[in-house]
Amino acid sequence: MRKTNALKDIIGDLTWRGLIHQKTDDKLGDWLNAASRTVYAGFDPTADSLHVGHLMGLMVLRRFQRAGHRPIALVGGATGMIGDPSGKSEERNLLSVDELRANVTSIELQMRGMLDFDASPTGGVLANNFDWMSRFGYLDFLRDIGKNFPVNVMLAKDSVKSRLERTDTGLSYTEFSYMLLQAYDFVYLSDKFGCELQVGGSDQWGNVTAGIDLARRMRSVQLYGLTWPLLTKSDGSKMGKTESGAIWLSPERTSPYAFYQYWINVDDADAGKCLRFLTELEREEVESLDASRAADPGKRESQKRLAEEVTKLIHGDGGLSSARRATEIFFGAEIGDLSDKQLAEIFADVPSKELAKSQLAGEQLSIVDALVEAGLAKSKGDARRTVEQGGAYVNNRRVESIDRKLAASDLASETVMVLRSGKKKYALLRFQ
RNA sequence: GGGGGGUUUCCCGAGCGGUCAAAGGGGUCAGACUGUAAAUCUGAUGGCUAUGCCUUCACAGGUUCGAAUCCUGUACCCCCCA
Repeated sequence: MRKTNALKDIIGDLTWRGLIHQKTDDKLGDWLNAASRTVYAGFDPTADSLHVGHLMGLMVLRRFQRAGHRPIALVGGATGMIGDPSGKSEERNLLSVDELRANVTSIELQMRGMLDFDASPTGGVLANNFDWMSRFGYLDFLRDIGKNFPVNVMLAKDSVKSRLERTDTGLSYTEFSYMLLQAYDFVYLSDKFGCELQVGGSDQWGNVTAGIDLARRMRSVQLYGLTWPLLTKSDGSKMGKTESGAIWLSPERTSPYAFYQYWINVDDADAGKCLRFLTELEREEVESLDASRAADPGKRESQKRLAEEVTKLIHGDGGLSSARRATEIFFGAEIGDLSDKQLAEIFADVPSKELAKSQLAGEQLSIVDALVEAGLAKSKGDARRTVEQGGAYVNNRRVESIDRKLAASDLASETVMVLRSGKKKYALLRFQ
């Protein structure tokens, strides 16, 4: 246990932020303030990128690190093969070993952006439980680990109980065993790194306490646990999901612009929580934003600050500035005098369609056909309606007539034209 | 086994043999307002080579100048009596 004089009151910080859902010990604050501790959180590698749902865990680890503790980010290469039944309504599809390996590699890369994994006393550790679990024989596991798990206790866990109550899906033996793996992870990390605290979302409580019980039985050591509340929206749905899917941390899956926009559009009712949970703003600033939001919600200072902070953290200054530039263009005036490259960057998420350059000659390409080609209208009738109702735009300038023809002079850059239907539905036409 | 009811455009649901691409609501899309919000208001909502033409009212046939509407058969659903 290292002594550091730079310890900050992490529990106090988490408390005012509302990040403490349950803790195993009321004295956790004193314990953490007494010495630098090692703390771990687990992440399931179900995809090749982390998403907003993982942000909570990463931020909590980051807060611990900044408060003078050592974080371990555990990537569940082994547990990911099984699937955690907690908080899931049905049996999960199993991923292949290759998929998992690839996922773990790219996830680790993303984590490096948020935590320091240097050699300092508080330098984080990246662990993959596949490294130790894959070498465990089934018989050994049953004798050493399984022996310590009373089934009646396991059955009483909420995660298991809720699944057993459902007659339609049930719970496989495989998923039932998940808890044992995660419990052993904690014991292993305690042995190897002196890790004494596991943190996780509130749905992880059962798994966390399972690890604590196991450590007590196997090693007679006292470990601790802490959970944070799940990040949900005021309407009860999950934060970080849109109609088109999850918001990812990788710029390939969710562009910095789309990422930034997601936070800009957060509901007033959710903004305070997001600021507390997902940014490192000081209490004073968060509270002054609360006040601003109450007094003048139209200014949306909270959302702007939130989007700024989170985008900068994930995509860096460069990502933030390109997101801002794209925002200006998307909601700004006429588009023109740009290069293909600039347009490609700004409209990274926007679907595009290639057409022959010869179509621009003469007056042959009508706005109606162009909208259909670009996928902004599902039929010509639909396109015609959009134009007639004033909802069609070329390079952000409204199309006034149904007879509008497109020509080379309408190109916004060398080869690209920007079409828009409605307020923010864009599509590009590339003329090759 | 007997009797009755149903199946309509994305969804719910109204449809008198011609005036039905089919009321109304929801949803969706566009516009106004606005905070890139919510609420509200307005318009649109099968397709097209477009004052007309084509496809659509479970499916297949039939009656009729003319059918979503009538008749026959088929499939599926619901209710009642055995």
